[in-house]
Amino acid sequence: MDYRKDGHDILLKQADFDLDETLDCGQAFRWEKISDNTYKGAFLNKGLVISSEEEKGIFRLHDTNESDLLEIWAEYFDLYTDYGELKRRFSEDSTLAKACGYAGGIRILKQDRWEALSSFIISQNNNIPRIKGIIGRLCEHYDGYPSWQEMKDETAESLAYLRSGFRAKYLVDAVAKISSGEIDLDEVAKMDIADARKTLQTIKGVGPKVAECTLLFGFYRTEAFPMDVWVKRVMANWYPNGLPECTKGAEGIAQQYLFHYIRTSGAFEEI
DNA sequence: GGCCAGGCTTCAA
DNA sequence: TTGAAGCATGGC
Repeated sequence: MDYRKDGHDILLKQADFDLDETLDCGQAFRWEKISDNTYKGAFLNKGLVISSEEEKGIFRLHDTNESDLLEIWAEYFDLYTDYGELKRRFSEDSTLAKACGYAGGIRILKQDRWEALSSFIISQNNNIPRIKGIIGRLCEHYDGYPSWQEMKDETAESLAYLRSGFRAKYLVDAVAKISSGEIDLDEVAKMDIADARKTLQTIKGVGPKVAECTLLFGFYRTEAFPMDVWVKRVMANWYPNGLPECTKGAEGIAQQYLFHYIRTSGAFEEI
């Protein structure tokens, strides 16, 4: 970790990190771009404003301190993982080499379990701008992202202001199963991946895709591989025989490069 | 204005 | 086990 204090801020030197590519690539939904090079967001309701400086690879974490950097943000931004090494591994494969070259500053955000689960329940059959709108209304209502405990008394009707459609009843079911103890997210964290998948999918509105996203972004299970419409296109066009060996154990991270590549680079239109 | 969205449930066969 | 309709809402 290469950093220094600068007044109330911390200046961080970090390779393989781009704010747009990481904070606005559909893995988290409440980072707001407040200026050309600055985002405002939160993890577990600890807020952060982060900017990229003129000098490449330098980031300013506003109004924070060393212990929050090391204990919270370095974890959240997955700074203890060497993405350069990961990209070298992935680049044995020619398509992944292009994807990593296209947006090499993507990192996985190690998010809160409940926030990831509930956010991706909301995400289903939905587009990213509207997902952000729904989650924005939820956070505004609760003055921060609500815990499942805070949502215990919610019903589909009481959540109508979210305008989340049929997904509201799924959120209610997730809260019910967790607050009754039927599902314990701490236990899910300890399960092997197959049991974790099966357990999460007992929640109404949680199928394969939402379960994979929850495991990848909420539990940092990097072998989880979410397949949405875009990644299905990736697989159909580039990997009809399955993912290459070089992704083993980190399929979810590879998926994030591929997802961003096919969705925003124009590569899909060329197929 | 119609198509589609980081899908899932339900119900048929 | 697989296939297809239905789902709420709004972005583009």
